[in-house]
Amino acid sequence: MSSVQRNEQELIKIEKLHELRSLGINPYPVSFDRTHHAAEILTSFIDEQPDALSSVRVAGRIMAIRKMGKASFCHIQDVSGRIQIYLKKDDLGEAYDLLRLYDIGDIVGVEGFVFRTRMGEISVHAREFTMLTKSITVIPVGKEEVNEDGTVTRYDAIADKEQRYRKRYLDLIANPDIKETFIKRSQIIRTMRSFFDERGWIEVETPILQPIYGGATARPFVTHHNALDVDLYLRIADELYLKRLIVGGFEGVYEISKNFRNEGMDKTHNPEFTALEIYVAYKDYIWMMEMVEELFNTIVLNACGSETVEFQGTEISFARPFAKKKMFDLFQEHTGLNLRGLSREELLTAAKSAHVDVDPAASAMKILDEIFSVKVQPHLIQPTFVMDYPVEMSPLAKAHQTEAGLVERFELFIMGKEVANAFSELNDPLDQRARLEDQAVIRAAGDDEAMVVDEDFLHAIDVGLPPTAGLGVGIDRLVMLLTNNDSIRDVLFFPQMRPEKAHLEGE
RNA sequence: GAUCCCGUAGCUCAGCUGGUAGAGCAUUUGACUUUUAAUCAAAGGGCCUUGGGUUCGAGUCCCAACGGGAUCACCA
Repeated sequence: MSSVQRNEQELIKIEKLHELRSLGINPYPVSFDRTHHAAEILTSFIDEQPDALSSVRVAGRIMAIRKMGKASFCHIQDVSGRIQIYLKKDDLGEAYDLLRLYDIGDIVGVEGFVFRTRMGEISVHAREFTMLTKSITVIPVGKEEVNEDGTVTRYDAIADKEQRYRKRYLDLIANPDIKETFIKRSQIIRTMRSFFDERGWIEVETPILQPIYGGATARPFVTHHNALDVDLYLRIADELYLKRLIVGGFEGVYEISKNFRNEGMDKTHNPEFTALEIYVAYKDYIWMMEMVEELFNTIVLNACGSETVEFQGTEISFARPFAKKKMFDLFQEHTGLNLRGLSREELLTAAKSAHVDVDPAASAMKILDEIFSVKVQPHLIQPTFVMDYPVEMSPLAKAHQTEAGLVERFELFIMGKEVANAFSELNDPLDQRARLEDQAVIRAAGDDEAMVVDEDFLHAIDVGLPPTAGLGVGIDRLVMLLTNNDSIRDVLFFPQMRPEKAHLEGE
């Protein structure tokens, strides 16, 4: 019946499963009443008052078994950590012999009293133990050694990145420390939500399947709707929809959005990723900058418990205020050149003199971008707002109040990476139309990442978008920074992987 | 897309200039009633990623494919 090839160890486990059943034991009962997590017991046990924990019920996965004849020790792992269980034949009688049907990887429930062993480990002395789930596969569990300083050394745990990403459930079992990252990720997002909710801005949901994609420059994923017989795009951003809601009269909306971009994958790019976007009416980018400072400061305090964070050996301070620099001042500072208002040809010359390699056919915008990323970006280690971008780089941002050719836009850089992008939103309908039509020209010239004209969006802007400040934050990159992970794959439970080749049977 | 590295037992890894496949953990059996990377004794477990080639002989050398990693390029 089964087409799965079982190895020797799996066959033995299945045999044990059958034996449990034949003894009238259900290896998959429906529930277990638990009173304590492992960590609760470890922190609340007091040697002078053992009676306070004279009957506890714990549950978890068996991670180690040490049999010593008529007494045994095992470690079980629950969401909070590990705790040792002591099983003694004198106390368990016949049931003790069932232990031979229990293996590393099985999930068990234990009732007993808490005590401290001769070696000093707080443990549960079992009066009962119950199979809650018999595992029939071998899980790659590395042995653990608790060092004197309390750190844990793990031996031979699953290390192959491919397996860790493809079978994250095994990774979580064998390397439980990584749960920290994902718990922090959740705290970061929760902090954002409550920060916005407290200010009366509302969380909304906008389409993931979009007939026209927009709001960013990127290649989309295409899919097809059968009933309508039309192609739809997975969103690359939700910006244009959120602005429509501001047009409609909401004064603060945000969305934590899964976006999809059909581009390369590397340490900082996954085809699907999470972004926050928020739009607040009657505000501008200067106001937004202060809001971002406060938001990030709050997030870091909540998720990390401190205003400073260590990332790959560098201390990052989120103490307010953050540095604020104008883009062209930064060019001046790091290249010695004034690039303001230069033509494409002049920028090419400037790039050459700054020893930045650029494609000779690149647009002025791309040359500036290249010089910036090579000469400036690596210096932006501590949180730094970069302000006032050239208009060509920002087709959805409002023209600067006083600086011709610039827009009211900032990006926040940390550790040389962009983590936030914001502007005073462009709400001049004629200007917006002209800018998107410029994009269409660039697109027609072969740049398939330039924006597509979305007539309905333009119509919404015609109707009237109030003065509005908008912000986008790359959640994954922020989580990387705050959890000291240098690969996006380590902050996603299930990073995109090439599908494994199907087995060749039947061909 | 380019370059380099990797793919051997359930896991972590050895395997030299080609000569019938190794260890630790895990598993099985036995001993052991406070151990903790438990210990001690014995045993079982392999399509060496796949497909070609060179060779009397390939885990090992060559080519290709597949999967992964790293760096670079592209991309916010």
